[in-house]
Amino acid sequence: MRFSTRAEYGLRAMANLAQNYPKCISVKDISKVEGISVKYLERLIQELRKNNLVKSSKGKNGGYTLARNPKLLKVGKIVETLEGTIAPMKCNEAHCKIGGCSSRMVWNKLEIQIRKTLYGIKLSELI
Amino acid sequence: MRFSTRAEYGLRAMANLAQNYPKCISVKDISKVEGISVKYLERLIQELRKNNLVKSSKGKNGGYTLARNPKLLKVGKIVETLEGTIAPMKCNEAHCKIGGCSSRMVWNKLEIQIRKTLYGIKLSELI
DNA sequence: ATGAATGCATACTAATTTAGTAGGAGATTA
DNA sequence: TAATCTCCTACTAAATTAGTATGCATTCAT
Repeated sequence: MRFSTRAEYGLRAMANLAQNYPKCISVKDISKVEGISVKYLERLIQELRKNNLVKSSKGKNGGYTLARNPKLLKVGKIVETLEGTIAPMKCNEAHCKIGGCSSRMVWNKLEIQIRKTLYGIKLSELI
Repeated sequence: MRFSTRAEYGLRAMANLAQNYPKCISVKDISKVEGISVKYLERLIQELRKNNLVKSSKGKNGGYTLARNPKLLKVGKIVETLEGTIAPMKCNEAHCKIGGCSSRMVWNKLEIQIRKTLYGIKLSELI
């Protein structure tokens, strides 16, 4: 397996918010529907907020909503935010840097394809 | 990051064998050139052998060589052998099975693209 | 005002996976 | 027969991922 549950949980949460857009939904509600630990999901959504993918409203009856229309949000951006990077391999050895790395071309090609695929899917397509 | 060093080391080792094809090369020699722990690489190559990607010859002056011409070996097969699977996400929760998984489509699309990309590269292209 | 519900922040722990080590039996060649 | 390999299994260390715990700050409804 390659991507962790961070991307999976995050995508599901975002799809949930997309369905309710532009209504405000609490983490508690999302975690109940999606079957994800509240506290864990809370942290993931924080990261999405800090990257301006969702907006929050505090206090009672507070919660989250998408920062913009789900048609304008790309799955690639969500995955990249939660996983940190989208590159399939971190080639940072000296060996690679000096060009002696035969596998580099593979990971480069692959990263381009992964980006193209994930950024080609809108969040709105998940509902 | 998504793929582990297993795929990386394995690919580099295979590229090395491709360069020397059809000569027999020892693990020790490969690990020296590629800067990989002998014992770790040994185990990776064992997996490649059990999947008929390389052939071994035992004893002194023994070593490994590709099971067939590098033009006939696909990078995808090597990666899949070492990483166990090429799927970007393991969706085995009940949640997903009953079709309630909004993210499933993403991982399906992505897996298809990854396969297409990696199986579209021949080992011979790495040298 | 006050209490309940919610976001926000940080630190800690548990579980899993990845990477690497150790030791040795068996095969082959010079 | 000694050196050099593959082959096999078990163990350990390091890193990452997943999840928990605790509590403050903010907001709404009453």
